[in-house]
Amino acid sequence: MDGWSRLGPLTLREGETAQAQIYSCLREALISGYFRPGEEISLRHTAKVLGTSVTPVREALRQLESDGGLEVWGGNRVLRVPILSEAELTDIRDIRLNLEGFAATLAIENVTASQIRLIANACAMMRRASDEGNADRYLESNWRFHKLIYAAAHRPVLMGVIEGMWLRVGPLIRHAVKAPHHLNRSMEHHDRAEQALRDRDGAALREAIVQDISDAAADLGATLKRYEQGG
Amino acid sequence: MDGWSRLGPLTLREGETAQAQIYSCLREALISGYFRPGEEISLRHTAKVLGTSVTPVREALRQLESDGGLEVWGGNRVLRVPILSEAELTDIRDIRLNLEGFAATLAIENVTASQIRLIANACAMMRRASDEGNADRYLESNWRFHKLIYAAAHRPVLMGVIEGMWLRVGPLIRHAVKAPHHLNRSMEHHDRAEQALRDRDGAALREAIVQDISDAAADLGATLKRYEQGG
DNA sequence: TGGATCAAAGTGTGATCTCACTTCATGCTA
DNA sequence: TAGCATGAAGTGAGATCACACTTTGATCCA
Repeated sequence: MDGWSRLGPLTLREGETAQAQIYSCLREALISGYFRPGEEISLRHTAKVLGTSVTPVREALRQLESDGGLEVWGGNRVLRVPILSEAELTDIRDIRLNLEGFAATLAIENVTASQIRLIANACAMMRRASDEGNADRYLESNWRFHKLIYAAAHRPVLMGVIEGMWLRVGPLIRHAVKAPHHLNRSMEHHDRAEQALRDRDGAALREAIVQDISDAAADLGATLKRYEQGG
Repeated sequence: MDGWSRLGPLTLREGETAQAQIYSCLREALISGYFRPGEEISLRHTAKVLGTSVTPVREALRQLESDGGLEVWGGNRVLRVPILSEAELTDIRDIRLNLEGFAATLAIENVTASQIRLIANACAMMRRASDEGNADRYLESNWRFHKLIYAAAHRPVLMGVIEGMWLRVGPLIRHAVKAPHHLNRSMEHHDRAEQALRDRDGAALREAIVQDISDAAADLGATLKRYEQGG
């Protein structure tokens, strides 16, 4: 199963350009890990699946390339989902540690009770998905959980940069959750984060986020090694 | 004088797409502050000035929009150089404090003697430009000075994110350097940064960078206020 | 003089076409 | 059989065109 099978023809909403819809559609798919690292993305193929011409697809893909969500590959300049190197992975990890930790600190100062409820809901859904072993739902609610916390910081630019980092690691995460005990350890961090939010304890929230990112990065690194050996 | 007068027809280097050259050309122009905040960028006009068709220009501009270097404006969806809000400015400032401070810390661990020489050269050129009141040369060497330091961290992704932040504040900086004593205070920070590099003192380098960013952000905020009042 | 109207010019968007290039599989030759 | 040539299919890049829309400015009327 490749990423395309989850994508249908685009029903173009008016008042929004086709290019923008294609962009956000593919971006979300990448963050959610619908595409494997190394998977090739062809202009004409994408246009056919989405039911548009090649022009808006090109612009959307170019944007994703600019974001680091895609990379040009062989001499044919074909676009593919990047296969991260170990160095890039620690590069991204450290950026995430800085920015998501900072966002967590800001979030504590601004988060409302209703936002905490929404975050708790996402955490509960994540736990259910973890118990059921439903990777799709787990990844989706994991992303929502983190996104809701950072959104409470009210920093649009910061949020954009953080999303950009998730865009890069998204294709790997789907494989990393298969690592032994990944889900259990991850859920511990999430539970502690949720508790820190209730306690309005900024330092504790930051620490939980930092631990979550660090552990996930370790599993991602192991996943990467398997990939390099042709997994 | 608008940004176009500094741009000539593009002499297309082969082996590189027109789109990529237009992108990096305009990106550099934005970082260097050649375009004023609010200045409109038209597809056909840009294509005419650069001597290409509209297609590669569109992709380049779309990429810049994605980076936050341009924004869609009125109902006509025309692109223009963003006019930052005060909130966005502090948003960007705090990201810079986190990431550029972190990059400075990493740089100390890796920087070589020859790199320090290059950085010192940039600093010297900056001082000369400051004395002469040559804004163009000052901005150019300021950007090179910082870029050389961060490059020593050997973190490509981090470098890309930092560049993205400079891209957003670039159009403002040219106006901010006119603030009273901006150049003097800024050069003090740069001198301290250079000394910290020689001493291999990571904490001192980070502190100098942080102070530089904080002071610059204050002047940028004041510049912004003048702008909002129709300066 | 003030306001509405209408046409011209300018804008981005998207589809289509050509071109140069790469890739890959087939078949031929040595 | 091994290696090479060849051609078809697929790739992205860029130019051009038609379209819908907004902006602008001149003109005309009240």
